[in-house]
Amino acid sequence: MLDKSFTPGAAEADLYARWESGGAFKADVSANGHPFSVVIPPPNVTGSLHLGHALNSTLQDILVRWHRMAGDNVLWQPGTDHAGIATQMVVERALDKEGVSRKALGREAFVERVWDWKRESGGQITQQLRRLGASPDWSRERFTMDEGLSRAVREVFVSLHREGLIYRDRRLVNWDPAFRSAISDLEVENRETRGHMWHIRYPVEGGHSITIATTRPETMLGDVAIAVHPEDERYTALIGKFATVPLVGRQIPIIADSYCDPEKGTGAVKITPAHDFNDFEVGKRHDLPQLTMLDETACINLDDIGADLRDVPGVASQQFVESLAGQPRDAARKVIVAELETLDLLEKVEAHTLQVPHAERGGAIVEPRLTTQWYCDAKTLAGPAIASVEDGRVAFEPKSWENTFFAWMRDIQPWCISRQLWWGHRIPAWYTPDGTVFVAHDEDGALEQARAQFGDDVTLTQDADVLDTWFSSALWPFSTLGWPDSTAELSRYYPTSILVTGFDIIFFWVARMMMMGLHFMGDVPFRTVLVHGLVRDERGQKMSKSKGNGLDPIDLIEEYGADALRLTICAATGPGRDIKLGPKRVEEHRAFVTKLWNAARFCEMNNVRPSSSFSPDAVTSTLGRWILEEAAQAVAEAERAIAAHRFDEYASCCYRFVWSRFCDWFLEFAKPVLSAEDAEAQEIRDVAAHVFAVILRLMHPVIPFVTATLWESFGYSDAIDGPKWPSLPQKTEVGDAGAELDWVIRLIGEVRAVRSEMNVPPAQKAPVWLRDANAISLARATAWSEAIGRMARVSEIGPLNGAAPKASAQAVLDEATLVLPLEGLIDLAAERARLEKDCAKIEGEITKVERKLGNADFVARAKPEVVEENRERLASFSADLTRLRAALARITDA
RNA sequence: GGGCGCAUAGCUCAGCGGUAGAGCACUACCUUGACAUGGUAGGGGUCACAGGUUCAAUCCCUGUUGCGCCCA
Repeated sequence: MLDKSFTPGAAEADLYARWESGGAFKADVSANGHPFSVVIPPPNVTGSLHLGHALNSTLQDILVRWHRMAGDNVLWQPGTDHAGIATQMVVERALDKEGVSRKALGREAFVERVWDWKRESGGQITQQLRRLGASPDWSRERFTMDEGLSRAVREVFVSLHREGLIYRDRRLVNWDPAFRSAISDLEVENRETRGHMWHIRYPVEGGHSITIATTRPETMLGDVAIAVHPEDERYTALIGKFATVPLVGRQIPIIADSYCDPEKGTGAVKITPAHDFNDFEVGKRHDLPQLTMLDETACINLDDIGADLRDVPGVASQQFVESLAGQPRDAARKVIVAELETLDLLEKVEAHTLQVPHAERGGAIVEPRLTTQWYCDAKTLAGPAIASVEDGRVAFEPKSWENTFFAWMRDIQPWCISRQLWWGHRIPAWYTPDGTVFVAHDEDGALEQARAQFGDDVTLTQDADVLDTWFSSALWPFSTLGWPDSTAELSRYYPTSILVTGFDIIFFWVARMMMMGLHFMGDVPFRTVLVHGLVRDERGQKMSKSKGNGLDPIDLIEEYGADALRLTICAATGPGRDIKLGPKRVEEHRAFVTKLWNAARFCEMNNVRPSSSFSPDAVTSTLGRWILEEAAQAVAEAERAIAAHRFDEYASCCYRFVWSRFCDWFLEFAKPVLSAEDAEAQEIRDVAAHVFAVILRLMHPVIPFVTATLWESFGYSDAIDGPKWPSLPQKTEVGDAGAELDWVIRLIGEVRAVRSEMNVPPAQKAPVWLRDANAISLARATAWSEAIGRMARVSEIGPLNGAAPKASAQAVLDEATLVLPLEGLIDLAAERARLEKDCAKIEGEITKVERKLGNADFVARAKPEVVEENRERLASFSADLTRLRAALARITDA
């Protein structure tokens, strides 16, 4: 016996444990079936589940469970990535608490600590995904630092290096001075910041001066030129002359470069190639030196500039600049500005809003820094990836994301892949003491190369850096399948079927997987990229820790159940649209789970049981055939919706069928039948059991827990998640079942509406007489009189014999007029008003249709079926109006 | 500055060249034998604005306004 209500907590834990241990999610590479494979976008190993993951995973799980039920050979590949910076941060922070520094511990011991941490607390998110009900093949779980995946990384690095697609280069990178590492352009977040524009006067030879405007006065220590626009007449005379850098005393040229914007600031800018990306380019065009004046922690460093410091009275002081050594950039700025002011070289300071680059992780202000790093030739790799989208081998959904992808890919910059961290894949490059580099799979390989060149006593040191985490993630769709070995998994599951992801990682990840997949596998990594939106709070605000509006999916699961959360997400997911989510939403959808539960209880207490001998094709009852037909339509719609990735439509078609058809009408109609013990009752019980099974299977992909619980409780013979998506019953002679039930439903609706509008107390039953009804209607009324009586509070239904009682309410149903004698219960004036309102409404419709049909152009040029449809509507409205007017006349006569 | 998206009932969203929908909220009534996490009925929309195309525009096109996002 089912409990009074569903308690998700206990059911979820128990079911999930059984699913997992029973191997329900396991992929069988040798099994039959069309392959359907999905790799999870690997979450960060330090992460915990947020609603974005919940959305992403729910969508994948719906697809994956549906394909399993459809009999496909499904692999959902789970795992996590090693998140170089984030993980190193977490462990370093823990070490800090112990008072141990990373440096003191040493590299090897530190990495050991990270592994310890990973074993103990990493991958919390994989447990949380289980709470959500996600069904990947956990037995194949991978981690980007696994031996296998690390081998893939080395293989790719060595190959690309050999092909000249990985190389070392000295250029500006985005440098995180807190982590002392290069970071990706994509990990830089430009934040609008209120700052200042300092106008600084630089003396120019011949007693002139030029005033530049800068937002970063401290970088003047590295100035190597002043640039003006070639057509800026204010400065034409100064071009080619030399200016003196205040404080420093360096003589720098005034150059012309169209990069300068005459409208901005003073139109003259200082050029500091080692500290600004634009200046770097200007410097290259004009062959200027690159002077670094900040160290790896963004403190003043004089190594490059110490030698040419000069004293210039009233302008520059060697001693002053030397006093800055070791000062943090912001402190140095204050001192420098103060000094300029003292020297009267600071012309003015304006408030100015600017974009300041911050590290996405950690939040430090990013410093452009001149270093030697490893780069990947993304431009070359991007070509085939772009082509694969152009020719449709990869499809983005919604399609508009292709533009974003193209825009970025066509302007892709060299990808800096080295990171100055300890946690990650160490770069397989070794150096001789003189700096010659050898790239190989391992040290022996490098040594072999080195010996060939330098002789036997050469010593090698491995590159200290590790690779960008995304470098290994880029290999995920094939490294997880065993590459570089040629495995059965690769040939069966690559390319994967679909990648489900948020748009925020199209650049980070999707693009890179495509580049690597095409290069190493010779084929795209996935056929479809399904891009979903962001989860926002109820008011549409982005969820964030700082705003405190974040919701923890685990809390929602505990309060409402995983099914309720999943259903909420599913119902809210239109194509590519952000979804707004709050506890109220989840509560709404829990109501559906409850409704389903209660329908099950009702079936159970009416002896609805699975029957092995039941065949839907043999059903003869109208009610049975009707609900089977409705079920078939619902299944077909749901299938279409899931196949088209219309999760919202999938949910709404389930809702409609379960709630508005099965519960509201089928079960209600079935009530009297079920209490009997005859053959018809048995058929309806069997139909109910069958249709309920269809419902459970139909919705299993989205609400797996409650459906599986009910499935077991009813004792259906095979497994709910077996390869058996509900098949459509053979299109039998539905006959008039649809029309008949439709008529009964409309009749009940009319009677209910009239009674409600006339304020007839529900307890007061009344007869319904059919005026002008044809034989079919009368037969239907007789056949369904019990249900009509119960559901519409009707005491008796039949043809109208003789004249209707004066005090009657009336309504029109097709050819018939329903007459409800309500002596003493209704106010005739109110009934007249009601009928008049109905008339007016129909007259309005008639006017519109008549106007349309009266338009010669319409009749001549509109599609014939549209014209015909309007003629039919006119006829139908006119007939209804005639009957309504007659009804009105009858009660007005008196 | 460049690009993209959105604007439909009080709210959240479907829809779509011909008849505007759902859920929630609201109002009234109902403890009818699965369910008050429920049932029944009802009110509520110049489909942002202005032009254009068309026999016909909420839908297609152009522009405007407002909101959001991405890139520089």
